[in-house]
Amino acid sequence: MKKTYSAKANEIMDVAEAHMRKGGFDAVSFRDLASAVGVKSASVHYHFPQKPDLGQAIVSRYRSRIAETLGDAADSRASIAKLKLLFSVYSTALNSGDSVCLCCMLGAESRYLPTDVAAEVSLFFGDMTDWTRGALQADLPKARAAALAAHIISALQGAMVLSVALDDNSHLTNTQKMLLRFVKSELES
Amino acid sequence: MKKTYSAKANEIMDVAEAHMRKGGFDAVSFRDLASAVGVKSASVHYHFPQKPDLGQAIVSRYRSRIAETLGDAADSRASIAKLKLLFSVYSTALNSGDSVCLCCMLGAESRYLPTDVAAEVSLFFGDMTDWTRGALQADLPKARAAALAAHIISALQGAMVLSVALDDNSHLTNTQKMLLRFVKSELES
DNA sequence: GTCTATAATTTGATAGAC
DNA sequence: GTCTATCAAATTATAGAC
Repeated sequence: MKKTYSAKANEIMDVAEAHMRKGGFDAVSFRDLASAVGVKSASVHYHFPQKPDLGQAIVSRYRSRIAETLGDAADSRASIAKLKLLFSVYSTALNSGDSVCLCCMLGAESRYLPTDVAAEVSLFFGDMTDWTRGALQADLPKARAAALAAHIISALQGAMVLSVALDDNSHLTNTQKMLLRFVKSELES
Repeated sequence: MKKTYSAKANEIMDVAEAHMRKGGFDAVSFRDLASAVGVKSASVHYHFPQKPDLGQAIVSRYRSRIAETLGDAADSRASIAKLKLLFSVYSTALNSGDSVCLCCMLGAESRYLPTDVAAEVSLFFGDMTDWTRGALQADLPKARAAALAAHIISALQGAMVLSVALDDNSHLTNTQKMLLRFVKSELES
């Protein structure tokens, strides 16, 4: 199921992903990508015939990468440890990319996105809420875990927006602290 | 301080704002705006010489409108009542616009925005966190109110992203429920 | 305030040679 | 896989008439 790409294709996706996170889907152009990786725009079209192909590939790869980092939500680790792993994924993304989550950017402009790309973004959020629900499910009723999971993902995404917009990453750490506090109190009740 | 605009200028801003919320800054073009309000693109340039002028005007007007709706955070209403008023602003925005908050969209692409526009977006988030802090300050230590306020705004923004990306507005209501629960527990402690 | 006309640039995409 | 060359369309913006 996990598609593989040539070295050059991956290189193109790297540049495109970084750019898309900062400016959205329309912010990347075939010409800019081409010159960034040292080829001509026609060559980029060879790897990704249409722009939606490129967009979908990037989001799909993004999903796989994060799924790999998170691992199985149903394993034996403690709920709080899993939550902290989730937090670290977001912190790393923000600190290393100086921009919001790829799917936060694309999710916001979902309405004007090619349908395949929007669908893949939707899958991403499904991944994240599912994983988080799985991480909490050992300690909470199923419905409660699901509601809490969706809230956690929402809050993390929003905190990245404020961090970028205000150029102050402490907004992400602040929200993580608040969420941890809230989750702990929920687990006790 | 609050700038006023001609009827036509406001009409242009209405269309541009709706469009920008769904697709970002680059998603609006002078030609599209022009035809939507029944003039030619040169006329749009008459009202807003450069595109950043238009962007800044829209965000500034957005800020005033919300400030007016929220009113004074330091008045005599109860903290929880104020919080619910804040929630209703977000619910209305999502339900009536079928898109994220204007400044969520623009905040995410902050890095690639004209500086005046990015600055105005930054002011918006300042407005929101300040107001919310003010609403909580009667019942909480100042530092605690500030941290909680920033978290609330973050979570609401993120919940709008999930609502749009998953085409399911219950994500916003869910997060509002969670926040209310959390705030109440904080007020009691 | 609005128009016509136009300049200068950028965009996604394709045909066909190597 | 990459190139040259090119197209059709869209973009921001301006000059100048009415």
